[in-house]
Amino acid sequence: MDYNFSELEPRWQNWWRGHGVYHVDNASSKPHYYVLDMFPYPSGAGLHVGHPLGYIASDIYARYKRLRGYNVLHPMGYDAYGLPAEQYAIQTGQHPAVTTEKNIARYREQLDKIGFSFDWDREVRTCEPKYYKWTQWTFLQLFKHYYDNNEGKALPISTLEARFAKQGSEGLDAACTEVLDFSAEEWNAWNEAKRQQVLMNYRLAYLADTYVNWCAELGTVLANDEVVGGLSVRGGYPVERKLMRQWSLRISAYAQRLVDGLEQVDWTDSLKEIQRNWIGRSEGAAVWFPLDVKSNANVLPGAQAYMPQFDPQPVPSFEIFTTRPDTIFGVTFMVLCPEHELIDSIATDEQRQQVQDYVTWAKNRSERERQAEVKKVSGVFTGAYAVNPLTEERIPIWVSDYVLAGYGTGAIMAVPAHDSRDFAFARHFNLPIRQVVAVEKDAVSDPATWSESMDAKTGYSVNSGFVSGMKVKEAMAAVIDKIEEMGIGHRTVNFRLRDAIFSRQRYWGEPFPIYYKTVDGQQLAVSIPEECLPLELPEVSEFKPTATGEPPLGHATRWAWDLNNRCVVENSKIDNVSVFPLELSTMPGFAGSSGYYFRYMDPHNDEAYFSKEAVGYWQNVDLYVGGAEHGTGHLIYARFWNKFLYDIGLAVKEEPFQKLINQGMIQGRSNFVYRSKSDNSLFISKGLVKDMNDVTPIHVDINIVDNDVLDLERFRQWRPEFADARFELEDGKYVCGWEVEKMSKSMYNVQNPDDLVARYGADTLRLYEMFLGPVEQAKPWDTNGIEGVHRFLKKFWRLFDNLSDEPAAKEELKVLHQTVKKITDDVERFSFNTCVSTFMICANTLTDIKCSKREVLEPLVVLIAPFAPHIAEELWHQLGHEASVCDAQWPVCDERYLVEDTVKYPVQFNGKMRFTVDLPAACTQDEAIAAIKSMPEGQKWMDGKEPRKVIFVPKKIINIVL
RNA sequence: GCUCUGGUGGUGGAAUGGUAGACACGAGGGACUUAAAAUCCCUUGCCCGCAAGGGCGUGUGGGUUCAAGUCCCACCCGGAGUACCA
Repeated sequence: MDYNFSELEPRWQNWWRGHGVYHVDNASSKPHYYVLDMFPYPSGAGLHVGHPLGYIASDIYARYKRLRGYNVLHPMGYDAYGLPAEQYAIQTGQHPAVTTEKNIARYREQLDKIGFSFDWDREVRTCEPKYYKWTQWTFLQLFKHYYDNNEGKALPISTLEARFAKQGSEGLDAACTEVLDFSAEEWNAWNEAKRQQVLMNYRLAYLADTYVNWCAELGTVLANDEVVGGLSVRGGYPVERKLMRQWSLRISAYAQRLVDGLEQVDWTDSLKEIQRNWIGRSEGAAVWFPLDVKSNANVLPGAQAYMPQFDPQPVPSFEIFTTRPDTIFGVTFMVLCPEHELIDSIATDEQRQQVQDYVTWAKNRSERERQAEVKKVSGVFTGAYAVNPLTEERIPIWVSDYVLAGYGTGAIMAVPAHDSRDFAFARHFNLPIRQVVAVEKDAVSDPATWSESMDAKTGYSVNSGFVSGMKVKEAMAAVIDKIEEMGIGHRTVNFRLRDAIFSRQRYWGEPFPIYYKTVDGQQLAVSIPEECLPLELPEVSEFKPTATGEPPLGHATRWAWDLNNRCVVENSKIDNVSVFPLELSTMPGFAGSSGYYFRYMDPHNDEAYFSKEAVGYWQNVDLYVGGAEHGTGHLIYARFWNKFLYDIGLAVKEEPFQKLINQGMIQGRSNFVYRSKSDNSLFISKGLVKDMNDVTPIHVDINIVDNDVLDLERFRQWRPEFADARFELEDGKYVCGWEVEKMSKSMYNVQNPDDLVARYGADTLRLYEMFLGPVEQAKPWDTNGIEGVHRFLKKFWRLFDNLSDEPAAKEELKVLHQTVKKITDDVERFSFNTCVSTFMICANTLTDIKCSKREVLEPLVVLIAPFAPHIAEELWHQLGHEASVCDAQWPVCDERYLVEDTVKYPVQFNGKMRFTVDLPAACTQDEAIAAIKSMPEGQKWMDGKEPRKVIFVPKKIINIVL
């Protein structure tokens, strides 16, 4: 009987479905294992062969773990909210829900054909109310908590209120937008509006005026990881900085824990590094620089607030952050960012106009312009001076946009000799440069002769007062000690990680469970009761922003909260007494995807996000498979989300994803035809093209090319303009050129898995995707090799033709057990490509020795089941089993069968391999040397000499040094 | 620029300090067949040689080692991330 994959694959898929083979229970006496694939966004284009790569790898591992006796959770669902469906809605009027539903159906159809072991009973979709109820719920918890730095965790806002009523802000160390200082009396005297405003300063989900990445084309703000090089990741539209009132998540409160947590997880170093860079922890010092009062007479009165510590003799001053406190003796100017609040008050009359012009110019510059012109130095002198607190020198204060408002304090001490940016600035404006660090204590040179600054954190301090002669590290510590002693600064840590902007001016996302109440002339954000969740997304007439520039939810006519009836009502009922307007923004894409792995544990729970029992059993994700492109987005947000849920007692593990494997990107392999430039209908086969300048390479659909040979007929039919194509052939064939490029429609190199499943079957596709190379490595997709894998399956199938129940010979069992050992080892280290090779070697050997013994073949069926589940299930049943092969037992390698009587030793002379010799396994070094000496080849290479040294590694190698 | 990766036949890749190129694809030759498909067998890193045999070979140059694709140092090239983060 032939291997009829197109018949047996759908048959077993149905059987699995009918028998609930992939249904997973939370209660089990078995050990648990959670395998997760990154949440897919169901795009309209469907799956191409790159998408299932990770799913196949995780499926193999999940099935393997199951065979080893684990209860394996392996779910799948959809990150269904997102921009593409909404953009499509704006263009066509088609409701995003409809598009999304259609795309999901297509995805599911494609996934089903590949034979994954997903438990579809646990499917979640972020756009479904029963799912986003818990996204909204988590948002409310964030809204109702603050981060206490002393406790190192999130605490309820009510704790904070109680504290304020009792002792004000005294002794509070909490993550906040702005450090506030008030007493209990003040707090108790404030009205509700003021108190709420203060509380907002501490909430983990908070509303604030922040500079955001505004994308006019998309009509929404974007998070930092959604912008690359000043352009939106989705669509590539320009992004500008804009001050807007937005919801943000105080992820920065968790920055240190996000760095620390990386130590506990089993991720690749490169991914951990991406996260560390993104979080950007740097140690240094915060130092207050007093203003030179004499030269800044106009700032005196109001400026005291900048330096409360200087009481009782207030000196106006401003705070800077530096990672190089040791270089403080080399400061020759100060720089403020254009947004700095001090600028207005310190600019002198002579400089005022210039400064204002510069600030205006800088603020209006788009983010893209600014980034594109990084090398271009710009700035202006304020006319004001600061005083170096250690040298009491007068230092000019400049404004420049190379200092960023969002990092540190938006002000720096410039040390041009030891910072490349300060160096460029100093050179451009002719400011002095002073060397304060040298490689050796006396290696001082004139900075005027330098071509670049000396940024290295090594060497010795020079020209630096009391730290001169110290090593850089010592000098850093000494300067900080001094500054702390003087009370003008302190050791501190800064993070690059910014709070995540959480509002999107879009329709297709989770609504915020927030309404706005006007109290004492102020709009206060108030949460709707948790029991009223989910707050469902309303219908709108249009998906575009409103005429007044409000987000699409502004079109909703029924989008107001009725406080008394606890429900959504018509906007016309808004009276600001008991009916209030609801928030018009929606949540971003990462809202729904940050905690989805929890929901899979308990997907139908309406009482809780997930039950204590469920999370107690599954704990966290043991293995997470997905792309490294989520390193700065999803993987940070999810870790933050998880840590917060841990703090409030829901999650039981601090880190959500214990082990993570990045699947490499599958690149496309494009094919080209070469059209003659002199004859527009003539196409020249690749080998006949003499000069590439005479021809135009044209992308040709890889589906009409086989092994780089063009199907001429299908090419003529492909597009009307090629109908009359003529060809110059080599050996009667048209050979195409090829190149590795991104897989994309426009390059006609997209390979869709359905075609391959139809042609070769799902098992072949699964094996081939693995055979291509290491999972984590990027590689081009090339269908050319798929035949070999398909041939292997046919060969494997044929082994069962003359199945025999006779006991297997020792040699046959050896083949089996070698295979068991190698496959087990390789699966454990996720080396699936070598597994496929091992199966091939095994099938080749068994075919050669004509082995068709049940004793050998039956365990092989189990071994291959994770890789090629359909053929395995079929053969398993042919072998007489009634239950699924999924619940078989993983074979165990019996080392007894692997014991060799003789070993083929490679013999090296001076480290060069010359010949091999068969020796008994128990052979000693002396016996081996004697044997070699007795061989003609041995004598030839010994050349009459005695070995000076012999390295004898039992069962490995013999090396004779002459 | 910085950080992380990777560099092995015509191609994808294998080799956890111990015979470099497993396993496949492709290519060439052959068997079976009226023919095709399917299947099977042989050859296939490069150079010298009829052969036996030998030399050279894992981006480049050094080093450690009895032994290096693998470890160390420097450099070159490709890919990814990030980008005025003080």
